[in-house]
Amino acid sequence: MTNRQSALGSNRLLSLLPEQTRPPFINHCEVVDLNLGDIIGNTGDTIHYIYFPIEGIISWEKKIVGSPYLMIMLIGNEGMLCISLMLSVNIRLCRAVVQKAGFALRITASDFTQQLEHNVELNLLLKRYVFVIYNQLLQTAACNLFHVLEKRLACLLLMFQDRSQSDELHITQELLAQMLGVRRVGVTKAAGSLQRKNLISYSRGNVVIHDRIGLKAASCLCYEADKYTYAHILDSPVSDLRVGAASLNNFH
Amino acid sequence: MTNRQSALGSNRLLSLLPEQTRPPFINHCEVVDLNLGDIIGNTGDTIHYIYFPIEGIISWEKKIVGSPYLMIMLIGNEGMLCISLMLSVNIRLCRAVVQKAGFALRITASDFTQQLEHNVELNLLLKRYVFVIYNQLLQTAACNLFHVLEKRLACLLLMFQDRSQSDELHITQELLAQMLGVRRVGVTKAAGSLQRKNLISYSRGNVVIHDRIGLKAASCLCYEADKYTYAHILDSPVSDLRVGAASLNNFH
DNA sequence: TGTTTTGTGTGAGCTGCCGAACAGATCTTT
DNA sequence: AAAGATCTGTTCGGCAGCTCACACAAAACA
Repeated sequence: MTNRQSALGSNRLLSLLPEQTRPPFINHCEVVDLNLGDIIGNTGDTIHYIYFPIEGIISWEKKIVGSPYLMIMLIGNEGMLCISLMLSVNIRLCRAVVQKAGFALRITASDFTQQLEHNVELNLLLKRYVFVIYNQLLQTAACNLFHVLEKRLACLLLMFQDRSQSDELHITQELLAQMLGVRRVGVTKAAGSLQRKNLISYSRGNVVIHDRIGLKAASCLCYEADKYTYAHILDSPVSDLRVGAASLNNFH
Repeated sequence: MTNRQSALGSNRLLSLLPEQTRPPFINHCEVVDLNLGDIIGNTGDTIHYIYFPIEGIISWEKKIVGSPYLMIMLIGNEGMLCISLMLSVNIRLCRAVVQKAGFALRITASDFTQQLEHNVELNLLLKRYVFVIYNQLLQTAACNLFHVLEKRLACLLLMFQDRSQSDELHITQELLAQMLGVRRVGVTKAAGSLQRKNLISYSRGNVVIHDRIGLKAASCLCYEADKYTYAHILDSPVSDLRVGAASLNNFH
């Protein structure tokens, strides 16, 4: 609990708020546990709470007819959940599942909406975040079509690590396969290949990343592209709306 | 020109605005031609104008490193271009290309922003539209991964037809291939299969849709899912923010 | 301790799409 | 009418990922 208290406000997104506007917002939040496997909500559900992870990872999962759930995005302490509310729609876009235990700040939908109206910087910041997510969705849509499994797997592992703050990831091949939308055997093959290159090693649900640089080289550039957009859109001062036009051009 | 004048305001999205708030907005718009092949803008460009197509089709195209452009979405008179501005970011998310000639209403970015502030209904409506687009992106991301070419092609043809208001589509297999992110031969095969089923016929850039019902059956359900979301989120009264929670659940 | 569950590693055959190259048909231009 | 450009159809080898089936090892449970 002391751990939790000290970590309050360590959500990267909220930490980008100007110092004076942060406490008023956080005062409306409470801290909740994220337990592995918890389903925060399903597609179509009404949104009651908005989550800002501090530790742990939540995934978005989209289900389409005739196919299994597919992971679309990983949300860690760099982001937030329930962006629908930023569009004034309180319906969940897709299922949200806790993929790594931890805890998060959460605020009720009505408090959130109220805060958005009063806090211009918060509004602007979170709209930018939605923009970044948008861009990542486009990237993912193309990535899913063009990139081979091994590169996508490397990409996913890097994203998972970023949000884990650890070199050791607790995740089975079965789960990775579900996330990537492929068979488990495919992951076994791809992961075996990465292991033979001494980039990772794993056994029974424990993946250890040995060579992050090498893993980046083995991944598709979608990982870098996503990080780049995040950095260039979100890490610029909130007061400076206009970002250089070249920002998104570097990853053509 | 008389055609253009009479068609003013026939953008489906804008027609959802309450009658009294529509003219003030449209007065800030001008009519521009959309010429086949025109590139409205590239990724990363600053956005100067927002477009509301009346006739014709504009596509979003995402480029990722090492792969050709991929079509992400088709925008006709049911939608708008430059949703970035709804997120207070005036940077283009991706390239926009005119795929079918026509004309559109357009408004300058600054006028648009101003209107958004003053016109609550407009703001709410367009945020909902962004929500719908969001959902379609998720659908597309999964569709690209799971669905075979023939179904995706059928889906694309249906979407193209909806935005063409005609059974005869002017589009080559080469272009369809680019949109779908596959090679031209793949389209030839898939299109040949659809033709043998008497669903379509084509020759030298003219595709004719004979059996729309059959084509739907041959397509992936992504087409229906997208239409469903649009209808249920956008066609409900603007004043009624809350849409039944089941809305998005029917297409699991 | 043995038994069950869970996670990982193989194999063989199949399908869908890729790569590259070429042939035929229709439209446009001269 | 001839030459060129554009669009469509076909072929052959190759590879990534799927389907199905089975083997094995480490952990959990009895």
